[in-house]
Amino acid sequence: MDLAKQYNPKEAEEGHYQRWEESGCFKPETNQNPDAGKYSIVIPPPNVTGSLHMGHALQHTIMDVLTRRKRMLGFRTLFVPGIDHAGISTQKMVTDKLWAEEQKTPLDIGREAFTEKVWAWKEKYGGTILSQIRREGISVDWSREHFTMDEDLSKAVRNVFVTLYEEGWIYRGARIVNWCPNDRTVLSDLEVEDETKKDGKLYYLQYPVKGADLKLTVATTRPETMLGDTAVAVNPNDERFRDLIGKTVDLPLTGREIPVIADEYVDMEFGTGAVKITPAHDPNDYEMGLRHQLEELNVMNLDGTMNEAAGADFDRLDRYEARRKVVEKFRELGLLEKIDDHEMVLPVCARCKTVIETLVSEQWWVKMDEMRDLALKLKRETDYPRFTPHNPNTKVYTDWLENLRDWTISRQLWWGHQIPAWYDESGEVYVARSAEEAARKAGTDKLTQDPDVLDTWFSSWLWSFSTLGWDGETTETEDLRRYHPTDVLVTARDIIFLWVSRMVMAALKFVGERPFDDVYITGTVLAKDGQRMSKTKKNGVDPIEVFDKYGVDATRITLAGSSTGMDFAWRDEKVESYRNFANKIWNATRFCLLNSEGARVDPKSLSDPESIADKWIISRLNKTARDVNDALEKYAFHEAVQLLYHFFWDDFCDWYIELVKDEISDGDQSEPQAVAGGSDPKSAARTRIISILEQALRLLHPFMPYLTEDLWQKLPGVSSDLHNPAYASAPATVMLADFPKGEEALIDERAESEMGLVIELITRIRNIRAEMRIKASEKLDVHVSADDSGQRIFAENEAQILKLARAGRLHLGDGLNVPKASAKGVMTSGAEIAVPLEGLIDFEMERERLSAQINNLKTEGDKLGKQLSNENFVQKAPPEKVEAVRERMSEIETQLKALKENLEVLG
RNA sequence: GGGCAUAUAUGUCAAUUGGUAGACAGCCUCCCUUACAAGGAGGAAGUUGGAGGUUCGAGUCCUUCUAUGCCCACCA
Repeated sequence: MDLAKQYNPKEAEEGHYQRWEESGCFKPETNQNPDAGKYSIVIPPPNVTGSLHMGHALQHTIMDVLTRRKRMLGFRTLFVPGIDHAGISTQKMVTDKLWAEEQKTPLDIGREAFTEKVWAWKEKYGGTILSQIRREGISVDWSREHFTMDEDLSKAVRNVFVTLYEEGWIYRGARIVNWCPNDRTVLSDLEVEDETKKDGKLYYLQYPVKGADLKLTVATTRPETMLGDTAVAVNPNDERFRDLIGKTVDLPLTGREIPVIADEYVDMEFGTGAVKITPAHDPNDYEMGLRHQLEELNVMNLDGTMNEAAGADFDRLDRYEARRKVVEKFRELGLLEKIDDHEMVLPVCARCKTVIETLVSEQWWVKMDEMRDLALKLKRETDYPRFTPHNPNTKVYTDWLENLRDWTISRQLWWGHQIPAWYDESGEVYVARSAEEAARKAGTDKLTQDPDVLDTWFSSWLWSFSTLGWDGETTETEDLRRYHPTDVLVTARDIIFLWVSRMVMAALKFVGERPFDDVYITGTVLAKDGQRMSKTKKNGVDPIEVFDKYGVDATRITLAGSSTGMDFAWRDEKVESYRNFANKIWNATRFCLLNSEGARVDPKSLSDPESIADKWIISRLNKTARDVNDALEKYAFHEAVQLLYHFFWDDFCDWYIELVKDEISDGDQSEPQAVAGGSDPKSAARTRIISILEQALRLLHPFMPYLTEDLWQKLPGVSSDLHNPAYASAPATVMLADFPKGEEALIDERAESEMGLVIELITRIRNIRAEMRIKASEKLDVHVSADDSGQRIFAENEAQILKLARAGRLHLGDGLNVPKASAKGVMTSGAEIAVPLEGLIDFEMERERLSAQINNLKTEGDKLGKQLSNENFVQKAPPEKVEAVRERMSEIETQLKALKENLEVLG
């Protein structure tokens, strides 16, 4: 089999995803073991309007790594995909499109026609993100794909609504709310963001005091709201205004008179110490209005213009127009005291960034008390959910729950789950699961359904169980029983409140169990400049472009390797280096395949090592496997990636392949005999290396699914025999191969330390060669003085040492007998190396080399010497630490002694 | 205004319960050695943001300062 010299990601990705999907590998049913443990994850449903960004790619990679590993370990694994209908975003997108194409508004075409258009849009474009997700290679079960507006999920939503209503947790009421004049809907507190406005103004307006030649000055950032003022408040402890409390002021421009009231809330230090009170348009004023029974005078329309209550001069004027006009009129009346610059923070709509208004409006609410208490109790008693990283997420979650307020769930939109509430002609409300049920309850079918829809999160908070078949009527399904609670939720920090905490509450309330065991919160992928990626800054990195340039596998392992829970800046160089890693894997496989005649993958060959090198690489393999598993169990993705990278590149490629190259290469000596079973030494060695490679591919597979599958399929002798027993009957694929756990019996510390000596010797000789500027073609004579065991080890590996150090001869003994013109080195063990360099040596260079080494060792020795001469250290530190320092100290002394002698010989 | 996080080699980031600071990229030297130049061999580079403290020992724990970032909050 011929492999190209270079790895080509596109070709390596070709076809595999389709094959996996078609052969059913993504479905849990592919697991034939009735006693298998389960592992399940539900994907955080991306918005149907969305397109893939790096945050998705990161989360999806993490989830897929976890899922693929567990699947290979033999768990019955379910990874559920789906998308969210994203009420506001989607409605806006279709509204814009409607205007662009037909110059019509939703109102022009009506609710039914509009929602039809949204569905049509969804069918056409909603698949964009799904196809992008496929490209990522994630092993989700597409046969269980869900959409939050699917009929069964909608049914779940209606049932939850009705249940909460009947239990008294859902109510309808007029309260102060956040209103987006652009989207023309109410927003929950979590959908409002802050935006700092540096050029804000603080206007000082004067209100004449009734029956006195006095003016009371109030400061405001929103002068237009004065049209809705129903009081002025001062602090009761404020001496300046004591006499005014209880008096009234003339509210300019309106002809109304409003009282001066006293309230502790007023900050005496800010502004003038007197505050205009607009209960209908400010949350604090609203509260104060309730305390003092003030009238709530609504002066605004829902589109951000003033209404007739604002007075004829202002009716239908845009709010900012009205602001200018109010200020102008105050100026004309001589009642405008001054305008100060005032940096301020404005609340804006999280979606469209329009400055929101607060106004009093009739909405549906959920009282969260019971569910919050359920969640908090679980947190207190069992520290659930367990967040990774623990800090600060745990505290953020708990603090938020403790201060939880009622949730506004109605939205003035057409796209979403219409609220299952109907009104009769007298305005009486009937909450029901269907129009028929409402009619029965009302005793009439002359009912009108509430036009509003529910907050998008009112469907996504059911996601962990609604996707498994729970719809409120059917509350027990095979999938629920098997896969709920899910194992881990992987998501970004910004939806801990919006989604994570609400999922906990919903699952506890409706299913009576946790929605997931662990929560892994990923860091944020920042742009190259360390800033947040954003469309306006145009500093975003498109995952699809990265896939195209470097391949999906390189991108995935880059993301996993960067995932420590901290935020991290995106660097193309990083992917590039993992692309190079992919190329390394490709070429290592290419090498093995070029020398694979007579060999076939056989895991049993790994329990049958021949040489120290074999024992060593098998030990390294098993240790790596063990540590990778440990790392992934604790969500230490970067650690797992580092382990695999170094095992594959350093241990396997740089050392093992080089060590056994001659043994397995086609050469003049022993041709592999074409006997079955590969019993001749060459075939055995080939079988061994290809089997080690095969194990490595399995370990890498969760991170680099395409490349590993592509190469695995090319190995001789792969079949479903290599699968985890749970998948014995499935078509051969590395994704069902048994994931190596690392066998303790094959971890051989002695082989590792012996091989360590060989590696050190080779490295020292190479070092001498490089520093003495000896040409690569120059064969060296190497003399080594070592103890008996050292001599034995070096003798056993003589061929490899000669080859890798490019030496002609290796002289082993217990002493050195070499000419003065030699370059020398001392190993950690004290073994000495000498390379005679008659005619090649530069004595000055050699002196410098030895002196540098002496200096380094001296510095370290001085440090340790100090430590050892410290009574306190020797007495108080753990004995093994003291012993370790002593050992190192004696190594240093031995080496120093030898190096100094060598230096003296040079004169 | 509160709360939290981060500051480590030129850059991006690691460092298990305190125990001689690591990786990748970049940089320097040499090498197109038939798996791979997207490579190989060797090398240089850090008072771990500043200042104190605890300890035999501090990147790691405590105090404080500085810088940056995130979250929460009603300051008109």
